[in-house]
Amino acid sequence: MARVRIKDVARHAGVSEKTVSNVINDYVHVSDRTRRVVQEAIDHLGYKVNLAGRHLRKGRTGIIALVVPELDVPYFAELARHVIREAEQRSLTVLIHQTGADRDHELAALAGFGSTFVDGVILSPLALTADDLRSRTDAPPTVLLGELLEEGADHVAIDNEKAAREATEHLIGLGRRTILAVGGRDDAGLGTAEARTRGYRAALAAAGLAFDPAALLPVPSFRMPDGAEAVARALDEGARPDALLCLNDQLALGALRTLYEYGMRVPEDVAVIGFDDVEGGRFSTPTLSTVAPDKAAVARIAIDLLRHRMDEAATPAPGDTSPAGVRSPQDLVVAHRLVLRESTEGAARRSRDPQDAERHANDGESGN
Amino acid sequence: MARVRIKDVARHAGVSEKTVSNVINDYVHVSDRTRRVVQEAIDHLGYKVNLAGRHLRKGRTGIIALVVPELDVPYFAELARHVIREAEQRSLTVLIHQTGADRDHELAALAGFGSTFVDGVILSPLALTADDLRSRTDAPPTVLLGELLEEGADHVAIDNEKAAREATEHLIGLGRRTILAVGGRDDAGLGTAEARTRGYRAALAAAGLAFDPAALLPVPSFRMPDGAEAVARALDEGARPDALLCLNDQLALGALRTLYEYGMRVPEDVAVIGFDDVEGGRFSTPTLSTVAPDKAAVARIAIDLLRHRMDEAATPAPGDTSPAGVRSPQDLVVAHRLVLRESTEGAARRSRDPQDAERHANDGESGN
DNA sequence: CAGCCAATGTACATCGATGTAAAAACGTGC
DNA sequence: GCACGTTTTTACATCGATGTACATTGGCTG
Repeated sequence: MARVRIKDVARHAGVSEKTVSNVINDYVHVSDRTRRVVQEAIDHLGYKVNLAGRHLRKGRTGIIALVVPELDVPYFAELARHVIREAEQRSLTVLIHQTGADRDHELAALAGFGSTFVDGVILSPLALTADDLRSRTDAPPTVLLGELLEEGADHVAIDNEKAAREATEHLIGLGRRTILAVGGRDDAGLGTAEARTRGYRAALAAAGLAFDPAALLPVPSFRMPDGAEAVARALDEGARPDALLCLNDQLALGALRTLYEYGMRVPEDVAVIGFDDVEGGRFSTPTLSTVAPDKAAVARIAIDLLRHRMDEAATPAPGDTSPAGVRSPQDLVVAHRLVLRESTEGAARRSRDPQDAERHANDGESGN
Repeated sequence: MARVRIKDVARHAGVSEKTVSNVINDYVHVSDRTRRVVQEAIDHLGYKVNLAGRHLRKGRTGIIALVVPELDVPYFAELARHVIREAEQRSLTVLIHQTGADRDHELAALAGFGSTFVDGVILSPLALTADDLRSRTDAPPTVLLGELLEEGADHVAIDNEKAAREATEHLIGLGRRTILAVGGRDDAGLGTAEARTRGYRAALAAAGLAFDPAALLPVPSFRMPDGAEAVARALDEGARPDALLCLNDQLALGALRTLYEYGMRVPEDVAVIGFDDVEGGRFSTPTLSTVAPDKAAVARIAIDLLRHRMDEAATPAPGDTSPAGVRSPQDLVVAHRLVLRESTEGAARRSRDPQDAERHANDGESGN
């Protein structure tokens, strides 16, 4: 039961502790015979590396933190899956933290959890301010996702403004004229919602459509209930939209439900489009058109950026205090594409896929 | 930039390293004046505890692992949220790991990730066998969720057999007679699916309905696409069910989509019920009846069980080798309840909620 | 076979925090 | 003012793995 240490393995194999360490770490200059003997001792005794010792010595843990507002928001869960996968390929372990959109939690994450056991942080901030970010000191290497708070940190996201503009133009192209932005908000500021709102307004302006501030439906959070409630409230107040630009798929799925309850057909009466391309939108009724970010790319790039910073941090700059060799903050844009499904295209377009068409013909037949 | 150590703080404050340590750890016998001086030095230098050192000395990390098959399965994401919350209240940090239902990954998790940096593991196994579990040696304290693989480990779950039986009885109570079990499988074995299948069969038997092996629709995984495909295949092969017992909500949501595409009305033609009560089922069209486990309770109990084991492990039993004082494996059952929504009850029942009723009347009017 | 280089292996110090044991400081009662 | 019991503080060893610097071995050249 007593824990097996390198010392025990060394004794058992009749070699020094360092040699055991060399075997474990795949050091080149170890003869095959020695390696074999040591390996047998390791297997025999059931030795496992003690991370505490290694960490203390190496100053690295191999653990990075992924910090998201809520794990049960599918977008973040799907993103987490990709991040974990990418990290694993680089022998990094991912510690997931959820902040509940709480500023204190996010600050703690920025500071490396008040201690020193994550080598880096991938943070999807919601409540942080640019000042928070700027005033952080000796924080671990950090990559921001989604919101670009300020220029001081590496950042990965899609071009939210352009994406929102394209989505809105798609709705306009369908002949829609009264388009509500669910989750939209005052477009000053650097957040994702603000950027998407800007794109929405840009598309309206380009099409010569008037912008009505009341068309922005603010929401407390980006989840289904909020989307459902916001749209219900707007309809109750007399709004008669012919399209909804929902700033994420959860809001859109909630909105679909409300439209159904109000007896409004999608997309005939109201076209709906979202952001994120979560799985739920591929199986909803109707299926949901959406802006699909390349999540795998977001994950991959975030990890790469982080690794670069981690390497920088590990190599004490030759000039010491001089910031030479430190790369300036990167701001990378990931591709997105419009995925058009029933909630804007209707059932007709689905005939592209023969199987779907067949099913749908069937559906049309008996679809009350 | 150089890291601040206790030594630096001690020098700055003019005391010994141990005194600084005492201050940090709220040791009682430190004079107020000393404490103040040390605290000032800490603040001044921006000292942060180095977990590596502490971990090495104390042998504990304060980190527990939550190991799930897939994070982007909403049930696990929602569960993770609760676990993280509960753990936080006990000053534990949660490391989430996803196994992709891969046996090797699950084994690695059981072994504490081949190293020693998690104090405990909460594992939701899918691919492990009882043998795997039995043969583990010096693994960290472990609590199993969902599947009871064998008696050797602590375990938390709902009474899956009973829950499935109740859900099936509900369907039978609606007058349904041809009930397919989506995700159902041969009911030998200890897995969740097996237990639910047993409950399904028990309910059929109790109602005097014949069991048709073809009514079990196996699925490769418990996700929406699998539910959609399994049901489509069954329908294509001529099955004409009047109800579906889906072994989780994801399968059910996928099934809803297929039924829609085949023009079958829910619940008029086919009633559908799932398990898990995920958010998506509260906003689907129709909304989804489901077996709702008390997820918060699962999380709370799992953490409590784990903490107990961790404490046991920390206190070297007085008798040393004797297993005295070690609690026998716990097998706890968490409450569940049937949540009935449109997919079995139809719209009528929803009239309990006036607002919903109104909306639905409206809906009936123009619902194509 | 001396001499040299490269390959291999070892002893020891070190990373940072904390437990142990004991010394120093302090206070109290006589 | 002294002995004694607390409280407060300190020096030092220790947790486990690994980097450094050096010792040893073996092979090969001339």
